[in-house]
Amino acid sequence: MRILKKYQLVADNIREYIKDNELKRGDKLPKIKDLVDSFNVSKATILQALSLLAKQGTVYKIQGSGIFVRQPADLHGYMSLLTNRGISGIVKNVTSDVLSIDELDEPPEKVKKYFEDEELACYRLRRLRKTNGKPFVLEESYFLKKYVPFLSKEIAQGSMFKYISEGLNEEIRFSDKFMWVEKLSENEANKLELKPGDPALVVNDLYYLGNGKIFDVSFLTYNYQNSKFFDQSSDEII
Amino acid sequence: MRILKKYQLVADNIREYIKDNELKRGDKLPKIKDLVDSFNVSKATILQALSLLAKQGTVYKIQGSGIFVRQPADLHGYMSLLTNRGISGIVKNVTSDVLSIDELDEPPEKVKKYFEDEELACYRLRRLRKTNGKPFVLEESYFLKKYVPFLSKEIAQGSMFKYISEGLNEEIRFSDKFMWVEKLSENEANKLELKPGDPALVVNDLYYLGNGKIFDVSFLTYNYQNSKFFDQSSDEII
DNA sequence: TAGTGGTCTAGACCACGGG
DNA sequence: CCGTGGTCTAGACCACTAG
Repeated sequence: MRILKKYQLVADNIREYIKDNELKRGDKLPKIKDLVDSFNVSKATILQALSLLAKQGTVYKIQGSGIFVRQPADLHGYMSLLTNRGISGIVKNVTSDVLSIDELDEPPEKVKKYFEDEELACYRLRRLRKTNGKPFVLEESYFLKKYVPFLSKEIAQGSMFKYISEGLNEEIRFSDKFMWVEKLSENEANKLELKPGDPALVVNDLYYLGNGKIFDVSFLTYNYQNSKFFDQSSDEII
Repeated sequence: MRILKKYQLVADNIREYIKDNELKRGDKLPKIKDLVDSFNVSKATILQALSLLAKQGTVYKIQGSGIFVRQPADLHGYMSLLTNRGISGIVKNVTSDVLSIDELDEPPEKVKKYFEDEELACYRLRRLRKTNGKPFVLEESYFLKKYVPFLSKEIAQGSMFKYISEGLNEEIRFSDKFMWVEKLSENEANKLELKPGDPALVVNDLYYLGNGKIFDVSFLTYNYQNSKFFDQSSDEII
């Protein structure tokens, strides 16, 4: 278990404070000076904690006025595009049908171009993920063997993110997402229990490790009937 | 013209440095100590600049190792979900057909629920936006008159974001986005020059001002044939 | 014009990566 | 072990909001 930094502890405590006092969007938090005094830390540490909370969409600050709760609007049923924790943390009762696990000497071009000049041997994992028994995403993932040296059907039935971070002790640091909308092929439609030509959101994810290398390229084809997404932008962005 | 903070200047300079030296993804930047010396600022200022660049997906840091370029992958034709600057800054040759401008005493329920207990009088603006003459998004926007007191066809033909930030001198601070995929209605399909039942990505945007209030609720229906999106997550997110 | 957040400094010490 | 980034402090001064 990693030990938390002071500013992470402060951030957690502020989150608790919001929950305990049932603060809603627009409600005011104590001023920085008070936070400094009550947590017995320096102003910079409080600012770091608040900055973290702002990035996560929890609070916003108005200079000269105060710090306010940025209540996430009603997010029921929406999947966050912000988090890098996979789907399991957001959607309930996720199960996975493992369609295939293949070992490839090198991935197809659409994936290879991202791995650059690495050792290219990889796993290809195809899954159909369901929530409450209803298929909601068809998944095709490529994992570099260099970083994911072992993969089995049993592992793939669970959360790959948990496996990677806990089982392999690799840290997923950030991701690039490319998204577009297309019509389902017959094969895809069958798996998702939809009709060919029905709409689908396709998300092409590139996942980066702590060393800055891409280790996982995935293509997710979502069932349009039970997939909604949200994205909270914070300020200071460009 | 707003004067830039020191850390913003440093961030701009580092961005320049990357460009001038043609640094690619994975290339190393000078170490913090060197940046401190060459910019003649304190370490905290450098960190603030780097943190800004990290949020924007430009660099990433590895403790104990260095600071590296996080080259945005090939983003040609992709629209960022990160920025709050509207579409004009990303897509080229944007023109807008203004379909209608209506003044409403109060917006429909799907919008009203976000405005809460404000003065509800608002403009409803419907536009068809085109790039190089090809329709790519159908837009329905609601602006609270309290913050956007005047709107004309001439204004609506240009960038609403420019009008709001420059003409009205209001600052757009952050946004919530809700996204889903659906089939086009006949009316929508006609406007987008597609067929009824064709796929569409719908984005419901809530835009917040510097005072934390929602002033604009928009529904954007994208033409699936010429709309691709990307989203770069930075680390430290949840 | 008082109050609150924002920027910036100088420096101490910690924690991780890689030879 | 050395070099690098990460955390944290104490305090000065700036900039914006709101009554």
